[in-house]
Amino acid sequence: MAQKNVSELRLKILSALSDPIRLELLEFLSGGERCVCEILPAFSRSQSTISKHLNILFEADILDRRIDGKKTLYSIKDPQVFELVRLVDRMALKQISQLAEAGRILEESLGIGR
Amino acid sequence: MAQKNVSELRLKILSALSDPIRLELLEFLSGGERCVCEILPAFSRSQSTISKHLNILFEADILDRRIDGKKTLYSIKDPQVFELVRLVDRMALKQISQLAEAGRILEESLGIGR
DNA sequence: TTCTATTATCGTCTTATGGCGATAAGTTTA
DNA sequence: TAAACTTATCGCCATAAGACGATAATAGAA
Repeated sequence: MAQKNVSELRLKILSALSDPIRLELLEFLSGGERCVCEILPAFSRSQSTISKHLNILFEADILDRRIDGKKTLYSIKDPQVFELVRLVDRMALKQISQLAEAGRILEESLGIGR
Repeated sequence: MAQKNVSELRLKILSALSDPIRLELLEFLSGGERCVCEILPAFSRSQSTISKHLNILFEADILDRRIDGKKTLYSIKDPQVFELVRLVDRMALKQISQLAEAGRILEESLGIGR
């Protein structure tokens, strides 16, 4: 409805993922479908805050949502999101190892004895 | 220095990518190393704005930077970033086709003659 | 129906982000 | 050295985003 082209959706997905709490929510839901009442105690944020974050992930089509009685159940809609996160992690790890390598070389150039 | 663990770097990378101009900058630089003076005319933003965006991508270790005379040349440091963007695009396309499919079914249920 | 449980939404506040013009800093040219 | 170029940074403003408590909405229990 609101969004149409790939660029907008792409941006919406990436924006949804650029928040630490929402990344944690994904990890939490990797264990399977959970109701909000199960999610809440795992996060040190207010109910309204968590609800909003869940909705952002839902709007980005990353999460699915269904209502069962008085509970709302959230689950991963597109598991490809984990490939994405893993790919980002690989990039991050590469950066860390490069830093470590640079440190090793610097150390060496300063002499092994310190 | 400032950042240490994977979570922080991961977030920094994703945040860097959650902006339309920065995504365009990546596409632009996919053609190879470019100086800021070449980048500027391709974007309808002020020089200070572009400079800031380039720096955000640099800080996220996505871009490389080198100075040559009075010019600063930017280039893609980690080409894996394109795999990432392509993966997001695939997710976005999936969403679009699902929407189209839903529309088709709805149309059908309303009768072909309209 | 009334009470409780669960979750979404509203209003508000604070902070972060993006945008710009002006200025600074560094480099080459004159 | 002065002038011109190129790019980064600063200060400021407007808007977006995140957080929270309060309230609304809905479903099941009493």
